[in-house]
Amino acid sequence: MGKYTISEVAEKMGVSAHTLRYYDKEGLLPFVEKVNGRRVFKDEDFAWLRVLNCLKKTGMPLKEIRRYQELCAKGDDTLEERLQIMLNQKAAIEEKIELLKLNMKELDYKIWYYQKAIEAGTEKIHSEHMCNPTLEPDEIPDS
Amino acid sequence: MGKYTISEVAEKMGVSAHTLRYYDKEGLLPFVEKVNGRRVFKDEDFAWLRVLNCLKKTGMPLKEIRRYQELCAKGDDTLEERLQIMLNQKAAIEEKIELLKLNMKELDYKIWYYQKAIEAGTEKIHSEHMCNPTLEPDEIPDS
DNA sequence: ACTTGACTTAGAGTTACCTCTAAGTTGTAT
DNA sequence: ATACAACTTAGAGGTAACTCTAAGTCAAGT
Repeated sequence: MGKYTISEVAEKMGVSAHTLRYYDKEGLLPFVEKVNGRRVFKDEDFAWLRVLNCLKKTGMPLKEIRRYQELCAKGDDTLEERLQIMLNQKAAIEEKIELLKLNMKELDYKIWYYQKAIEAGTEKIHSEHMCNPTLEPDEIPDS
Repeated sequence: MGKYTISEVAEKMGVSAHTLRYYDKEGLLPFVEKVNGRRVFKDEDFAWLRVLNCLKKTGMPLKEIRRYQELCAKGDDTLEERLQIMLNQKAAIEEKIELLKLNMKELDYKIWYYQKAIEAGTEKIHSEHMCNPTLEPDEIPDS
């Protein structure tokens, strides 16, 4: 069973050692042992680090992650509560994805808008009175 | 052509008036006129507010949104640059969605894990030596 | 023995994005 | 005329999540 220093873990998880110490201070890594004052990470700790990463990446605040960690530590009595947290998080992700897809549409419109404008050499092509391509610049009404 | 106070706009856009003033201070709303020192929003301002919202919702920092706004103000010379910003943002969103979907899988596993554990009444069902369902509690090796 | 480099701590600083406060002004309703 | 709500400003305060600093400890290599 391997042992790892903080910076080995940091590299593996793609965060800084500073950040891991910060997580530890915030109570997110209560299982980490210390030898001569130094943190020693074990193979089985990576499972939790992966969960931590997953919750963080999906936007859960560190405080809630800590609360989840505390529930895990309490054992079987908290199974339902933990399931609920995961179900909520899944719902939150689904909502996020929907929102991103919706905003993507707006972006796609903008991309089309700029592509057309670049073709025409000017953004004015999109203003109301320019929609008629037969209209020459000097024929465009002032307002 | 309608005119709107800051709090009308705030409600319509789902942000606080405080926040709109902050955006103005940060240079994100350079077009807003003032009458007697008070901001007056016009119908056409909502188009930009929608774009602002879209970029913000998809994670663009306010500074970059401001930069984009400045490019818009400069006119046709910046069309290519603005197209590029939109293309980059689209790519960023796509990456975000992929990442969320990936993390969703981890979450789905956890949901399954807790559902099984709740069925069994204990999380121990998932530990290695419990994978054999014919094994009775008193037959489980100690370590 | 000494240097090197990774580790430790408490705590200060940073960035992004608000969020609020205080003191004052203005427009509208009664 | 007066009250009242909504607006204004500059600037302070807040929160999340780092990020860094200073001063020190420890273990391994030469």
